[in-house]
Order: sequence, then structure tokens, then C-alpha cells
Amino acid sequence: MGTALGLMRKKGYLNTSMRDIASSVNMEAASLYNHIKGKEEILIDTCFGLAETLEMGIKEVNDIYFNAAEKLAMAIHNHIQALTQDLNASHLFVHEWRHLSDDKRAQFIQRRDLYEKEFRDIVILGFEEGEFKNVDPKFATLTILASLNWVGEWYRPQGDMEPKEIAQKLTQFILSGLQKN
Amino acid sequence: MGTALGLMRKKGYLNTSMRDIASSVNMEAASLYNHIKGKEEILIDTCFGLAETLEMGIKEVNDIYFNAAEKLAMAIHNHIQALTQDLNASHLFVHEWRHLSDDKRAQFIQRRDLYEKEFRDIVILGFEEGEFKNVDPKFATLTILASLNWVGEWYRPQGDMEPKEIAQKLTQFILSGLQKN
DNA sequence: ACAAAACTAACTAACACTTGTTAGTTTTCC
DNA sequence: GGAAAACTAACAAGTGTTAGTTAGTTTTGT
Repeated sequence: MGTALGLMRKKGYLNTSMRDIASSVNMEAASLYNHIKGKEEILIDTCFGLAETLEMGIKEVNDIYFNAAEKLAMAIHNHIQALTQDLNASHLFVHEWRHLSDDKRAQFIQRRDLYEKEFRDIVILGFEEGEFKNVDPKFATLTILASLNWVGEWYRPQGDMEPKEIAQKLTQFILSGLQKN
Repeated sequence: MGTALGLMRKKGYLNTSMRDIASSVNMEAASLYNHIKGKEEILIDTCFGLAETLEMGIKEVNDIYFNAAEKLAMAIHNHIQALTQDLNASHLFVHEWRHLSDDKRAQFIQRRDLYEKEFRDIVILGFEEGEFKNVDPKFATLTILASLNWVGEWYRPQGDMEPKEIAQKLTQFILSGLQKN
């Protein structure tokens, strides 16, 4: 069902009809119901699937590293890997989760907040180590995640920057900023 | 028509029907057409209105300051002021412009790219001055703008951080990052 | 000043179309 | 032969928008 995700990224979830999806695979809309329960299943599976990948990524980070700078670098790397691996899925994850039904949306937000907290803990750890500045952790985390999630908007697989390089530059940027010294 | 923007922010542009908008102001859908040409006009006016505000903001920056660090600080400040001034409009500007009709969307993207270029020129200027690192300007600009635009997602007018303070922290973060030294 | 005309902004009703989904039927494949 | 997967047809609801009308207000001409 990858082509459905492509359509949804291009036209938006709400703007993509079951008939659109069907005709993109030379079918009738009704036939899709032999494979999925309904339109929302696509959104649910995609959003929660990527959520799981990201959660595994951040768990791995905490298992391996001990200091904040290394943790952050690997967390960023894993996040970018997950996002760039399927841009169509990323789009649904970053933008279209709003259109999940009420209960699913609540679940999604909860998991998202938990993931955010893992990042925030790294920022806090860095301060406790004396390595990071005494910034507002919530503010810093939101700003970091904004930068990461936006990568899905401009990254192109055949472009001149690979995910690994993007992650590395982002880490550099987030750790030491734009200014010299 | 501010309540229409509120609905569109809450439910999404496509998910907000003319009947929704009408009943939020105790009217019939047809009556709205005495005031606006159609649903898209709301999206057009909002997206291009905010675009104009932002363009004026960046023009002002270039009129007043000469060095890159000051320019960047004021550009960030103006951007945050514009976005936080009307969160409903910001949401349409950041997320829903995709649903503009083809020609309007093309115009919008063009102006957006131009605005992006103004930011990029500041980054480049900073390098030429010897004040900024030799980063990839396109990458840096996209990352910066991602951080700025995301503010609309978490900023709350009655919250504990004012736009001015947000802009200041963002500038600090972008210029010198998270790490000490 | 006052009737006539024009304008504003609301209404009801309807049009033509699209939406996600279901039921029932036929085809395909092993 | 029987399950999997396609089909046709239809449903009930919702979509943006237009037409035609009506009441109340404002502008105009004499």
C-alpha cells in the first residue's frame, strides 16, 4: 500500500479518496476493503509504525551511551534515519496525525510526548554533566525536534546530502550553533 | 472572519466546511457568499497576508542593520512577532498553503522561496564577515526557519513565555547552540 | 422632505458531485 | 471446490456553490 502513502503525501490525507487510492493500483474502491478495514487504518498503521521505530531508536541510545553529547548525536542520527527512510510515512507522521479519530489521536499524542521527554532528559543530563548550557529544556527540545522533523520537507533521496551527513550537520549545528568561537 | 480561521486551525482547512463556518457565526452557508467569493478566499487572504507581513519584516531588517548577527536577531524577532500575533493565521500559513489551487500555490511558494533567500543572505553575510562558521547556507537556513515556524505549534498567548523572549532564546540557541564554551 | 431606486445581507431550496463504506455477486487462483 | 480478491451497485451523508427571494437600510432625484 505504499502508493497510497505517496498520494496522501502529495495531496493530503483528507484530500485523498479511497477511489484515488484504488485507481492508483488499478482497482475499484470497494476492492480495497478486502485488504484493509478502512481509510483510517492506513493513517493509524503509518503513524504508530513510525512511532515505534522512533521509540526503538531512542531506547537504543539510552542502552549504549552514557554522556549527553553522544546520546544526542545518536538520537538525532536515529531520528533522521527513520524519517528519511520513508518520506511518505514521515509526512503522515509529522502532519496528518491530526486527522486520527479522537481516541487514536490521544494515544498518538501520548507516545509523542513520551518520546519528547526522552530527548528532554538528554538535554537535562547534559546540563547536569556540566557540558550543556542552562537552557530551558522544554524550549530546547521543541526547537531541536522542529529542526529534525522539518528535514522531511526538503530531503530528497537522490539529492546531494545523505541522511548520515544531515544528522551529523544537525548535531553540529544544535551543539555549537552558527557563530564562531 | 476570525472564527473561520479558528475552526480551520482546529479541524484543518479541508475538514472545515462552509456550513461549519456559517454555523459558528449563526448563519446559513449560502449567506457567507455575500461576504467572500468562496472558501479558498479565506486561505488565500490569510496566507498572502501573513506573507506580506513577513516580507515587510525582513525588508526592515535590511534597512536598519549592517552586520549579520544583528540582522539575524531582528529577523528572528520579526518572524516570531508575526507568527505569534495570530496563531490561527499562522497555522494556515505554515501548514495549509498546500491546499491552495495550483496557480496560487505556485505564487505562494515563489514568495516563500524569496523570503527564505533573504534569510540565507544573512547567513552568507555572516560568513563573509568572518563571524559565522562556514556552514552550508541552505541547510542552515532551512533548519533555522524550521525552528521558527514550529513555535506556532507550542506557543500559548497566556503561557509563561512572551514572543520577545522566545525570539531572544531562539537567537541565542541558533547563534551559539547547546554546548558550553 | 419624500418617494423611488439601489444596495446589503440574510434566507430557503436546490444542484451536481464526492465521500467512505456495505452488500451481493462474479472472477481468479491454487 | 473453496478461499481470496476482484467486481457492480447502491446508500446515506456531506461538499462548495448558485439561484431566487425577502427584509431592512442607504442613496438618489426631484
